[in-house]
Amino acid sequence: MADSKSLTPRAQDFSAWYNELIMRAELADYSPVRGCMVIRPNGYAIWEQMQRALDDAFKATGHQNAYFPLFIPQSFLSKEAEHVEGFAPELAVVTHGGGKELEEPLVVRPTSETIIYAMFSKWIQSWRDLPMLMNQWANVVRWEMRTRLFLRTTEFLWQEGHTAHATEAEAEEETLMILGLYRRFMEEWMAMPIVTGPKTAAEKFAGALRTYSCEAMMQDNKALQAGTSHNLGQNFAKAFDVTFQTADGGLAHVWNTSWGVSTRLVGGLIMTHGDDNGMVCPPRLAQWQVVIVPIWRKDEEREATFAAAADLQQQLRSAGIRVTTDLRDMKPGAKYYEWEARGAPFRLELGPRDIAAGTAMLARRLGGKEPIPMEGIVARLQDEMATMQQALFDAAVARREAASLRGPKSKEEFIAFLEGNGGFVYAGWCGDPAVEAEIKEQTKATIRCLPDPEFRSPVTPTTCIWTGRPAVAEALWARAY
RNA sequence: CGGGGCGUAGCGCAGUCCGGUAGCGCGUCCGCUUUGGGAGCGGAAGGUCCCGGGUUCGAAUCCCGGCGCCCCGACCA
Repeated sequence: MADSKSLTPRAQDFSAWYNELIMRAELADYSPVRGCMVIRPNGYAIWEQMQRALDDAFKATGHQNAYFPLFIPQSFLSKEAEHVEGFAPELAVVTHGGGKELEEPLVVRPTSETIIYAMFSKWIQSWRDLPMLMNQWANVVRWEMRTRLFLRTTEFLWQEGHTAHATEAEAEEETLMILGLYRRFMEEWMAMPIVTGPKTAAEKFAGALRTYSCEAMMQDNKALQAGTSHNLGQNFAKAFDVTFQTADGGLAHVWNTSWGVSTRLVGGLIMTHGDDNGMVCPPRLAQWQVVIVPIWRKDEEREATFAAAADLQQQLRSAGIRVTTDLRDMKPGAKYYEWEARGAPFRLELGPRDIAAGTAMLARRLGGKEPIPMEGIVARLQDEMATMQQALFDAAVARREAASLRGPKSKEEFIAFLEGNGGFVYAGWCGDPAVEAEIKEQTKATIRCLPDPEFRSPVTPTTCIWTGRPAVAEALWARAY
């Protein structure tokens, strides 16, 4: 750290800034177990807000929560060839239990397709049982070689949705519906703009027919895969014999989907909005949207300001604003710095002068401080929150567009852009996986997705940026987390 | 698994070259004074110097052997 009071500036060392911010805001801490993290109350509160919003959205679209076991028989993983190949290197395997070696090792779930579809095969008999729409909130384990707080840890928290449908079209519709749901959540709650679209074969989920992803750009111009939605086709249905009797008396395999977002989103939130003073949390996800800081000099003032603060808190709380009052015996300035580092959107300072004037001093996390009248303060704060939520989103979109290159004229320009400050490059691709691999090898950039129509460039590229051959799609290239 | 760095108080470090029984800053606790942007003074607590062995009258320091962590590369939400 530059000194004990300020964070390393983003421009100087983005990675150090990120780690220091997490420690300063007390979002998480390193655990005694390599590669694992402890999510501290301040960080977990953000995850809980995310969970609530997403869970409501899943329920509103007909999904139910369930819980499947942490341990999966090792043989289950092997049933889908591509799936096992994709996950084998990062599995944690339990070989002993109760002091004895197990007859069959148990895998600690890296994801739950296998055990869930094994159960689906019991529960689904008829077309009347479809669609089956389920979600679970769980922890998963993937033995990563290199980890980073929130972004990649050996154990992480997520939700995984799993559905079964009668037709391929219904499965595709579900996959895309969830992609849209994720997009709305990321834009409207996280104020984090994303680009959606299908992954290439090389980047898709092991075992999926197609993977669609949400790609966000962080402040260091690197891409973050923020969520994925998979159309699994009938791959798992065939491996786990998930069949149903059709309306016309036939027998068919179901069509599955799976989709997930994880605690990685907290990392995305930090790297989208955080500044050199610390965390910046969008009001809709903030644990405390407003923090009241009472100010006093003498004991009499102390009592008066505490009473006024209690009244104010009650008023805001009953209006549905998440508010807390910082009564600790510290210098007010110290409290300001602390709440700013934690990302609290708004602070209301309340002292004798304010009380006498019938005002409170409003300080915005994004900057600016002014007295506002107590009269109508609820409406004023709600308005301020909406403004901030929108301002964060607009700023993130502007930052992303400023760091995006559409239609590079040449391979050289393409490479130079990626090797400079980086960002998103939109360019034509011939569809050859070998070219994709070669570009990754040379530039460390991967195809994040083939952007959906609304994210594509006004001028459609006709040739591949690398080979000059006819382009099959416009691809979004970037270096990624 | 390769390359580099590091293990000393809760955190950050000095002390190691040249052996003499452990210190600084921040934080923590108590008291008084303070409190509108990171308070001041006084007092106090807190250490298997990563582990094991060896050399020595004596080891944080020297020797041998382990272990762990961080950073950079190969896998990934």
